[in-house]
Amino acid sequence: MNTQLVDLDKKAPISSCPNDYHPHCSNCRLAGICLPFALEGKEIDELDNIIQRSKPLQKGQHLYREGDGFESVYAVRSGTLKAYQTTDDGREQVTGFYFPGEILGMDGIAKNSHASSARALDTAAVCEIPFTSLEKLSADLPHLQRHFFQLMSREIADDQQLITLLSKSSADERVAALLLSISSRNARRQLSATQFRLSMSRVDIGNYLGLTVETVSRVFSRMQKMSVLQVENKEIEILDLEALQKMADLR
Amino acid sequence: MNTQLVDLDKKAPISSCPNDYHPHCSNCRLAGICLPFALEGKEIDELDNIIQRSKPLQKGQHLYREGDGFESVYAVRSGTLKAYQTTDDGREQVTGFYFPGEILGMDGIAKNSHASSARALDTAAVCEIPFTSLEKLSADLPHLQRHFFQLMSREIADDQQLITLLSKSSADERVAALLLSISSRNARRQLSATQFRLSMSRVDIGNYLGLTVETVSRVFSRMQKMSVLQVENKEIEILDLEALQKMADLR
DNA sequence: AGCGCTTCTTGACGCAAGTCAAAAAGCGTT
DNA sequence: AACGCTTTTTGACTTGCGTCAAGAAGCGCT
Repeated sequence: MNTQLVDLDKKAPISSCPNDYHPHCSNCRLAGICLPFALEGKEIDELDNIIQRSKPLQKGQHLYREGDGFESVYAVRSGTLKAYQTTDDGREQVTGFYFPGEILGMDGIAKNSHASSARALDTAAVCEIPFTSLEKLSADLPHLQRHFFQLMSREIADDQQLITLLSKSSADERVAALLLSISSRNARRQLSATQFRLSMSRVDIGNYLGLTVETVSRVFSRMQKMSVLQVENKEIEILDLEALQKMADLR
Repeated sequence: MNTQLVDLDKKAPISSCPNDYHPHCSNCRLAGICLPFALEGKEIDELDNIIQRSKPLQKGQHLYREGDGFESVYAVRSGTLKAYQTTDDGREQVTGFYFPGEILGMDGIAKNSHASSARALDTAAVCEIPFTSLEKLSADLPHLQRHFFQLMSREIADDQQLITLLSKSSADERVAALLLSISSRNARRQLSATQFRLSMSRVDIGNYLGLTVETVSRVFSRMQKMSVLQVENKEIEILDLEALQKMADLR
């Protein structure tokens, strides 16, 4: 298990979360989209009490591994993580990317052990939320229970979107859909919807979308040639959002 | 909305559930795998109180449609249902098949409207579980809350399995995996793991697995020729379970 | 600045699964 | 049992993406 720098909690301010001089859910700029959403005053304090913040991860480091005992779910505070499974012939399937304000680890509840592994794509900070505490608190705070049900439901709906994508779409459509997903998740956090840095490699993208690296690369080149995108290494600029939406053709 | 024969509840016995002379969760033979799992005596009564059983569906009939307001989740009592989404160019993506004892509709919680449609593949009976009641009851019954979290988590984990399947596997592997999934879900209900009738069409199977009908048909033929399966229309017999597992090659 | 390693791009070629087409089998209806 | 409709099967052909290969670019390390 990962415990490297204990007691960052409540002492050192986390630089990547500039407003959290004294980290607390109530002054985290992600509160509006993260777990505290729909809670107020005293309730947020109660939630904050069960949250542990001692988990800064280096790039490549694991938050948990498939098969690990399930104890907590995690909220991303900064950075990006990917979740993936390994098939027994050694191939890897990326099942999701997680950005700040998003929750991961919920797939471990069913069997009380993690169904996937999660690793940091860059330096990442997470809030650990012990699940038994969350359960207890949920029983007392109807809004929290409701919101957590909603978060799990969203994960299901997102996975189903991906299923449709993998099942029905061409390489172009898949890449377009991923870019649009990242774009809208950025917008949710008040970041640019048209200009961003991909924290994941082409390999990860291909893996997530069920494509090879080569195909992903070719799609990027093609979209660049059509001036839909400006690709410069990991920096992406969406030049023609409408065209991209048309390509992705999502409901 | 579907309300055709009101008040079957507590009066007419449902023939497909022979032990339910007086339908009640405590004497339903599916109790061990369905929602009541992990509840006892009085708790089961409380759950039973919120459940509505007035929903027998004809083949082809919808339980709910994408975009419908979300009010309840449903437990399958008999028959089979499929969940699917429609892309805006009119194509359909089957996202899951649901057998007796399984819960569907949980993808509607997030947005308070159903993210997919559900229709019966044969005559099917379901128990309707109003979600607000379930939420309230969950706050009082820790075991119920826990179990419902687990059910949602299982749905996530299952979807991720499907994602891996769609992303990495050949047509043979996909079909093998589906057959094994059906097989083990049958076993869970004390039915034969090697002999069963497919309630879904080849089109639905292909749709679910991201394949065309033709490919599905060819795979069945091929597996029959290899004497892994005995296929007679919708009746399937698994002749060589090990070979099938090897083909599916799931973790 | 130079080295080694990893990631990314581009091209040539092959194959698994899609498409098109047509026949056969199943099934409900009268 | 004859009809029409849907589902399933099988064959021939096409194609998008995977595979293989080689070079280019990026990046951390000394």
